[in-house]
Amino acid sequence: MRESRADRSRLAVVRLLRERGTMSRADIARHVGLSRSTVSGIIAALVADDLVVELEAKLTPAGGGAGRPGAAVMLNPASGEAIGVDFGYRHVHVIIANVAHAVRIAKSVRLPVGYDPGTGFDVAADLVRGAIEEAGTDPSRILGVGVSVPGPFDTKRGVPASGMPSPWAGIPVAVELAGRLNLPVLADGDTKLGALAERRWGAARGLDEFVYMKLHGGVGGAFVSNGQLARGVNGGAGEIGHLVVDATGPLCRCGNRGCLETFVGLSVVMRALEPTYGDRLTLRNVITMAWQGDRGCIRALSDAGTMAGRAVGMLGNILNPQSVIIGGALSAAGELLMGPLREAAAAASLPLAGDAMTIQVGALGPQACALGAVAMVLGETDEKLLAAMGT
Amino acid sequence: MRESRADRSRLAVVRLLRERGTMSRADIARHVGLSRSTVSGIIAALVADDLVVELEAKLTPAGGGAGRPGAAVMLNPASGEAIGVDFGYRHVHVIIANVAHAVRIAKSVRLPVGYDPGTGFDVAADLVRGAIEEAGTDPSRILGVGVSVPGPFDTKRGVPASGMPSPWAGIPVAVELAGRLNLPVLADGDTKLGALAERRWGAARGLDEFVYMKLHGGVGGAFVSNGQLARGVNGGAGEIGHLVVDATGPLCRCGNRGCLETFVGLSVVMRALEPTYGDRLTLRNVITMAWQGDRGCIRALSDAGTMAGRAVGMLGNILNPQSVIIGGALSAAGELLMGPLREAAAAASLPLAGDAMTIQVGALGPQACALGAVAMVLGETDEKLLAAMGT
DNA sequence: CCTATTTGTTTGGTCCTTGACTAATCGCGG
DNA sequence: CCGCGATTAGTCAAGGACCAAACAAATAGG
Repeated sequence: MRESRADRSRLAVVRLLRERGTMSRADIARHVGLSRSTVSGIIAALVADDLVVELEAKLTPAGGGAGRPGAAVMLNPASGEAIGVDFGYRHVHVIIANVAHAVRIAKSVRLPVGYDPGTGFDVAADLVRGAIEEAGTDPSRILGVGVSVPGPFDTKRGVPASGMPSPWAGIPVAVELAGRLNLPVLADGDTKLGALAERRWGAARGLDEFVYMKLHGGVGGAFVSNGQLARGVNGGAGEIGHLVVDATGPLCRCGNRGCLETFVGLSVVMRALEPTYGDRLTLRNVITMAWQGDRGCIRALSDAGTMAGRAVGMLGNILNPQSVIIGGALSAAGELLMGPLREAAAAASLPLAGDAMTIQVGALGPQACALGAVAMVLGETDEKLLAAMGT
Repeated sequence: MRESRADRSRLAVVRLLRERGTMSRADIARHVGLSRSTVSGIIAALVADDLVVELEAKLTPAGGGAGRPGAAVMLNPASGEAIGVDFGYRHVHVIIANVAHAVRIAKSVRLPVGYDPGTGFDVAADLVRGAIEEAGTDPSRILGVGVSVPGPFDTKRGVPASGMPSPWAGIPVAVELAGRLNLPVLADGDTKLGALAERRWGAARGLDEFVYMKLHGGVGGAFVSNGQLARGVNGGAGEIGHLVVDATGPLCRCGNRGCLETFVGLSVVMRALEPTYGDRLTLRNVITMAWQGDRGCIRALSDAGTMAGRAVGMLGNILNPQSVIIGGALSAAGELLMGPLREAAAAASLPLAGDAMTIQVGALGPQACALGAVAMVLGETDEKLLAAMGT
């Protein structure tokens, strides 16, 4: 079971195929730095073990113009599946996807705001079991379960970070769920996973320099630099909710004034509208009313966008990303939010950074974090696929 | 001249030896992922070509306690040298160091503030020629010249970034100097190189998550995440001078209010003291007077520290680094600056980030950027060393 | 002194590359 | 339309790079 050079090569090929879908052998060779002949041999072995399938389709050669077309190969979708669980603001989302990154099942259950993690685990476990049954998946083919937890995540200790009041702080999420499901479980923060998902499936596909900003209950974020997700020393990298956008602004639960989170985020927007619109308001209502021309709702969303935009501008100056992706529930407001956001960001960023940066809504909507959890599992379990080889 | 597998392996070994100085063969094997036997063979070849020397010294084995001690090997210092040029606020610094990262010559010439880049190139070229002569170095053994340019650097186009008024903007620095010296020249921004130097020689040695902040004429910075220097898409990553620390603050040349640069930096500090102390003041004077108890000078430094500290706190929240290194001329003020800086940073950062972060003065002083330029050259020219092999 | 541990070297065999060859397509001119 | 060169994909054989395993050398700790 010691990993030989051949094992590492196979692993590199599998990983590449998972990340990029279908490729030709020559393409793979270029990307992993092996020769075409070696890759041919590896692919032949993987095909023999049903881990890889060769498609009818032909791929245009690399030179663009002339040349023999390559035969498309991809991971056999039947060789494994991964489950993503997203503990959201007031939902639990569950997704099953195969190694080809195709979503097979997506389920969701609504919970009361501020629900207890314990009940969350129970609900999630039921949901996962139901989804497995519905998908008809053999449990032995499930590579693992990924969990998305709201708020920052202490990567070193493997639990949601404490220090900020949160019902999740310090709870060993992976252990709890693994116990209920008897499956391997991985966990990480929602924003990191959202960024991962947007990079693999969504608006940041293939980007090596981008920022993901989640405008949800609170405000969080993550960023990819040099093609790698930044975690920082504690997993706190990218947590931008407490960037100060107005030093004279309202007090924040963190003890400072004018944090981004005191201006943006679902709870702030709703609370601003409550006096005039009552407390039966939902975000969906606010957005439709805004589109119908309601000045108050328009203003609430545009104010949030402006403040978020200032933060985006600052982040742009610091990180100089190619793109900023806005996710989370608030991003459903579309241009009502994004217009002011873009404007404020342009004003707050230097030309060097601002001109190079596009700002757009995430492409995955509410599924982002669950998809990211799946991507995390798939990213960590390529070895498992290979372990089943060479019987 | 195509790079074979063997070439790549040799390169990996040389690179590792350069970055880490002296190591045992077993150590090298662990770090580059080759077997001990292969490394032995590579080292033997390198020794035969005088690129590597074996020392008398023995290194304690990895396990700590028992075991045969390893034989220390290192790059042959005589196998190559690199030159670093730092175009500073009002100096040009030149350094020559060998592949073992040992500084052999350091020279410096003072120029008027805001000097013209053209004269800067002329002065630097003379200085470099003088240093080469003084060192008695055979020009064929010079691997290259690294240049540190003030302000952000557009990595993609290879010139100092425009957009901000600066005499350096858009000037093809490397080409200019290469023409005058007839040597290969590389260039990058001062802050990136300062960070590189502190990582290799200074206060951030070996750290994979840290921020470098240069408090000099203006304010700049850089950061390393996941062990890699962040550049962003245009090379603007880390440029923190225009982080907004007080939205109601004074107008900045960038068009915003309250940028860090309007509060911190040599010119701001000096201008604040000018009305009472006259315009003959130097930073050195201010610092000595402050140490002697002069309230005005103390306050000017502490104000700068406080504002810088707020920015450090915000950066800490966003990047969650292990360490923040303060460089640049102002850092010579020591605790007069750092005390208030640390205090403000602690207040502005979340516990998750703040508790994990140490803040300290850079260890390299005014040589930092020139050393970084040397490190850049050495980091890019390992291939050249090997090219001379196998005659 | 003896055991446990780690380094550096040797050796047979595995993995991978190089270089050649065939296969498949494009673009061109006829 | 066809044939032809140019270009790229995939495969095969020969040789080189690398590894695993075993061994000798050198130390620490009993």
